Amino acid sequence: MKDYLQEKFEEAAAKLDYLDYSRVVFNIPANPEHGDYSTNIAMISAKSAKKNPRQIAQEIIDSLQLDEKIITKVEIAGPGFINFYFNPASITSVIERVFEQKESFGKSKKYSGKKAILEFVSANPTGPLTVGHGRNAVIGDTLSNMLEWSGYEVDREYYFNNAGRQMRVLGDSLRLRYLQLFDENIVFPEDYYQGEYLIDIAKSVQKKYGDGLKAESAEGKFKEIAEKEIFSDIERTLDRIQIKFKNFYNEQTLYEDGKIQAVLDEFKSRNLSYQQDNATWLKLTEMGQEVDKVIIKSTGEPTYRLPDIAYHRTKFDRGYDLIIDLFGSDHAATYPDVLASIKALGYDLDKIKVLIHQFVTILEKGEVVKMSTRKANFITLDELIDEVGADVVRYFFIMRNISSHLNFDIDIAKKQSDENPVFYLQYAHARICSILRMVVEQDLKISTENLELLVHPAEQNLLKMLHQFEEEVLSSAESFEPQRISNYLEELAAKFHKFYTDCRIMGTEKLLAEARIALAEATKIVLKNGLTILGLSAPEKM
RNA sequence: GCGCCAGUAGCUCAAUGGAUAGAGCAACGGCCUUCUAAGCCGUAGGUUAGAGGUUCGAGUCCUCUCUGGCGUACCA
Repeated sequence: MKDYLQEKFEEAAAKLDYLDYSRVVFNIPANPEHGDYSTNIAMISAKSAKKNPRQIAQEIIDSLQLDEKIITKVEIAGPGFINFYFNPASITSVIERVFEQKESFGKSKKYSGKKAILEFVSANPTGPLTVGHGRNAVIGDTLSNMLEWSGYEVDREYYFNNAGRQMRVLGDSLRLRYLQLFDENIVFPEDYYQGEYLIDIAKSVQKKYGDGLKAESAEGKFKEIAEKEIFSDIERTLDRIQIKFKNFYNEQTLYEDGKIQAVLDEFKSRNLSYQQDNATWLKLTEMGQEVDKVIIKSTGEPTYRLPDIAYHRTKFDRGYDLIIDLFGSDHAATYPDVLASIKALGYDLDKIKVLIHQFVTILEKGEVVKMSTRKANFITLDELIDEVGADVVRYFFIMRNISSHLNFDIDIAKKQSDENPVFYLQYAHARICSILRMVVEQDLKISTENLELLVHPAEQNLLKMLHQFEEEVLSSAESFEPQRISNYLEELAAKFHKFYTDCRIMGTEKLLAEARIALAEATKIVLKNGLTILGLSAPEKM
């Protein structure tokens, strides 16, 4: 529908010099009395054309060569809106397109041939993933799916820091937990990792090595084991919500292959770093930032900033067309330094897009639960999946705008999981499957022969929703807004449920019944495709 | 103090600068002898935190104020 209008306007723009095609936008009026699509281009053009908007609207309409079989009515309304009314019979063509493309319906080739990298989760292996990581994980994976549907080839990447103080403390925490198994009097410092999971790992170490590691240092075996065990736990959790990474990129390799040193050398040769108080500082103030920051501490150990810069540089060097970083607002302060540094090293920042999502606030028994991995008073993503299931977890985390805080009330999630909107979508899919099973029994078939019979308002509204799917997927991907997909699907499901109620199949005249079955089948395909983008299952029975 | 994000119905949230601000939950009232009632229909609920400004037109953009979250390290 929209493509048709765009095509016609492009032709008209060639004839009217003040009509700027790039500014033409169509939207679907909230009020159906204002047509199927409307545009405000006449009002926008009024100033530069120095004409009355309604007069411009009339000139535009006159130069559009519209097919009456497709568009039945065009009107000028209000201050200068142009409203278009589509022929109900022409709208049904979407069903045939859905049947041709099936599970590919909604995919775009707009960005095919382009490569993207999306870095997300990137939690350091110091403990199980928290609910906060869960939001990041689900947003990142869903965005990746959306970009893939837009034509991109997407590499999902997980970066983690495994060299440095934090990991040393982790290794030592495990060492002490291990020693406590032999001597209860060993003191466990308050600022060490308090979580139960380290006690579990300590026990498995004891099982495997007995007391053979009593003299082992924190930096060696213990750090290695802690990292390995915690990581396999993280991967298991991600797997439960259908998330798989292509790469796990670790900080250590940046040291091993000299990338850290290379960046350091380059800062030095470009005169972007200096020594002070026994530390190496980066001249961020010369790169437009507020203050200079330390990249190598007086202890000789780099701060996280340096490997972060070296890591980001690899993303540029690896030749991606689009680089996306996704992280929580607690890291919002770190990326400007990294970007400024990358730019100072001569890279073009146009390719990179940094997305920040706000925090998840956990409410339990009406109280806000403050969480910290160190203090181990967090709710793990695993526990959440146990409580409400993978589909609900995934849906919950993307149904809100990423820049809004997300309130997650554990009690409501448990108690009302049956009323979660995800079931509303899945129920629509299951209902259609049920209809299609019935169709076989009733000796009816799916037919696209008489689609013009679909003129009932409930049928027409559903058809229009199907039309919107492709552009919704594409524009959601382009604006990096996963929640728009869920909003769309809720609306699609609502239109289907209305159709189901108003337009029965059994007991209806055969030709109309078969056209309705075709509409139901097409809706099923679109729902399934949408659920697939969100990483949700599409059950055939509920 | 400074920076980023937010503030919309009782609650959780929608709304590419467009026409009368919409859903779900909660409340109340209807609809199953026919394809899944996890559904549909209806009632009620609003000064879009507040004050200015920009324009044909503002929940949306700009400025200020208030409230909340997150930052503001030689932690990551």
